[in-house]
Amino acid sequence: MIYVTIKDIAKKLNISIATVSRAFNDKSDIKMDTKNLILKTAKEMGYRPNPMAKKLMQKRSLTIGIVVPEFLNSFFPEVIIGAQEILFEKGYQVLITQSNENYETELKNVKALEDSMVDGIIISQSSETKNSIYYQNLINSGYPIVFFNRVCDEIISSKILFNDYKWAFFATEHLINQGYKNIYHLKGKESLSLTNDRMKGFIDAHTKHKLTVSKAQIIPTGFGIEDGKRVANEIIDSGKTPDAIFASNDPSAIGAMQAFKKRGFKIPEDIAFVGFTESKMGAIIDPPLTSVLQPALEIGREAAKILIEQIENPATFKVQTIVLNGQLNIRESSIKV
Amino acid sequence: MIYVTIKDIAKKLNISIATVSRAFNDKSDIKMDTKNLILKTAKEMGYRPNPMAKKLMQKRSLTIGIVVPEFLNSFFPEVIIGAQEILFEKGYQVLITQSNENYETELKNVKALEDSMVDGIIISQSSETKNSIYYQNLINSGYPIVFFNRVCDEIISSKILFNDYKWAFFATEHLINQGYKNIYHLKGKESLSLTNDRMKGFIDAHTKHKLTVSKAQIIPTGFGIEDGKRVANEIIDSGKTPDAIFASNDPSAIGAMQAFKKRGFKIPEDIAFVGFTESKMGAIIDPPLTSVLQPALEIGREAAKILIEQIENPATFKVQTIVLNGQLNIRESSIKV
DNA sequence: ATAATTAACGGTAACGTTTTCGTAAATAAA
DNA sequence: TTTATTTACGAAAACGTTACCGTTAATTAT
Repeated sequence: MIYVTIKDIAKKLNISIATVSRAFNDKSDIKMDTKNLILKTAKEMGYRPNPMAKKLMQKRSLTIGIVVPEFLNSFFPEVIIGAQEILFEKGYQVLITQSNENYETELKNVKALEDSMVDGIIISQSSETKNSIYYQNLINSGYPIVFFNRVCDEIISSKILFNDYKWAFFATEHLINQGYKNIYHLKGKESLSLTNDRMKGFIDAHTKHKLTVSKAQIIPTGFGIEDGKRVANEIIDSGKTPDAIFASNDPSAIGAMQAFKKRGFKIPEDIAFVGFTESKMGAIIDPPLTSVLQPALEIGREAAKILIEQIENPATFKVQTIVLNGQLNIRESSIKV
Repeated sequence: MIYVTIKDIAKKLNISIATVSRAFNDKSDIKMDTKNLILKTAKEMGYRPNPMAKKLMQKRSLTIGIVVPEFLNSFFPEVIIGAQEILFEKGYQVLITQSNENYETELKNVKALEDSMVDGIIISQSSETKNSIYYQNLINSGYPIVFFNRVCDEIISSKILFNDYKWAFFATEHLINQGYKNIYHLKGKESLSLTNDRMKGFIDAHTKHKLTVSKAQIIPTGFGIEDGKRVANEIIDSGKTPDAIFASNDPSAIGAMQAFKKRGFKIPEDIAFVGFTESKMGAIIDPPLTSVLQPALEIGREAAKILIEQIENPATFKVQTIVLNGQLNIRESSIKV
């Protein structure tokens, strides 16, 4: 492949490369006529600016990195689509990496992104993340990072959050309002703040309605379908089954539903379910699963916007946290018959 | 942020930048001692090679682009994971774009990837793609491209394929073997060769078992859940319902299942279902959906391998087509009771 | 008319690498 | 010993841009 460069254009038009460069960067000190002529001949010659040369000069990669725990469920892909929408518009490229819910992989990804000299990073941490020192150092050294959804409280940085507490509260309250009294909570991975937020919402909804929550009602579970199945079977085996379950996400809720169905329980007659972070699977399972819808696209867009803001105004930029609103999609799995 | 360059290292050690460069590219003409010294001090100084400078010099972006129609279902994300696995290992970065099943967006993405000077492209075409001239030109000009899964027959290029004909044949035969005689096929988008392949498999399985297929049995549907629902309702309204349906993919099968269930049909007693391209949703719906499992990870890996082969041996490389094997996951939705 | 300003462009040095070529010293061959 | 061949390095030219500093010509102000 043979590439046309600004030198070729300059030679052909008998002008300097500086002027050619000016034509493409709408600089002021160039005559309209010459500019048009340059653009026209450039097009004719099939010129395409070399992004690497540009990036080298400007000391910016015009690339941003995204790190997500997984992208097999549709939530993170949606966030990515939202972010790309904004970033492409602003001329940024996007490098997507996934940590596979593994802390070491996550860190490896971040370092690879650093090596690629990305101008900034958007990240949702893996559920295994324990240590935040590396991130804090990075942030302190001025690296633009926006966290979303899965964050550590200790880290001081921009964050796009969902009000997990509030929506867990609403979700639980919905079950209580439906008349369910003995509700279990399938809790997520400890290291994430959203886990505690959702649990706290669960507890406080009980408190508001003058119900007490015993320790046995809150069961550490995890985020996978298999986690839900396992815990559900444990619950059934224990002989003390609740009349409703509020899971910390859809997959664990679905896994639990499947286990209960298999063991002969009717949903929602024998036991009701509410999930979290609306998923396609939840809408399709029988009966359809009540769940909290998170504005995934919006989360991605906001993260991208804030990141760009920080990248382009490093001096004046102030760390900010944005909390987005959701919606409780009530379906058959939690409606008292 | 202040970056350490090879100049800084050279200055500190009182040697030339050429030697420093040699140390990092395991060239032969450098003494072991100096190499080790350079690597050691480089590490101490926190040196990180500037990828843009490297890319500019080598005239390679060390980046490859992936274009997929969507990534909300898990098939394409899995392919991407497989491809990334191989590509990262070889030092390539990956730019992921999605066409949203739109031909214009697809072409826009490809052009954007060209502008980014990606060293090659892995692509699965949108279902709207009609024209292949642009791709053929690109390929003829020597641009390394590997197509997978959704390809146009006319395009001459490397392809990673699934034997859609064969597995559609098997899937249909499975229904026939179960005793279903009046089977409908929900056909995908016309422009894709896999659509015809799957339809042909459907027809030939009938022929083998001395069954005739009338035109009415093959219904142009599309790939979405809504498409499946719509067509299912049309079928029910027509009053002539088949005893089994073979859909061209899982979402359309699931949509149809939901519609039939809603209208009071029992599955598989009243009507059986088989999908295509194994999905999480299919495994979770009630009853679980029989479907053809495509080796998504493997598809991604093979595509990456072939692309790298072409990039790194442009002279000797010969276009190749690889056909991968699948598996029919038989579940309740298609088992005759 | 002269001075001051602006408009429009050219020359050249960056940016941080790799690559090519040249050369002194060290080694091997004669 | 002399000559040929390595070995190990340095100098400088690329790669294709943008950025900076001039300079000339045209315009405006005095």
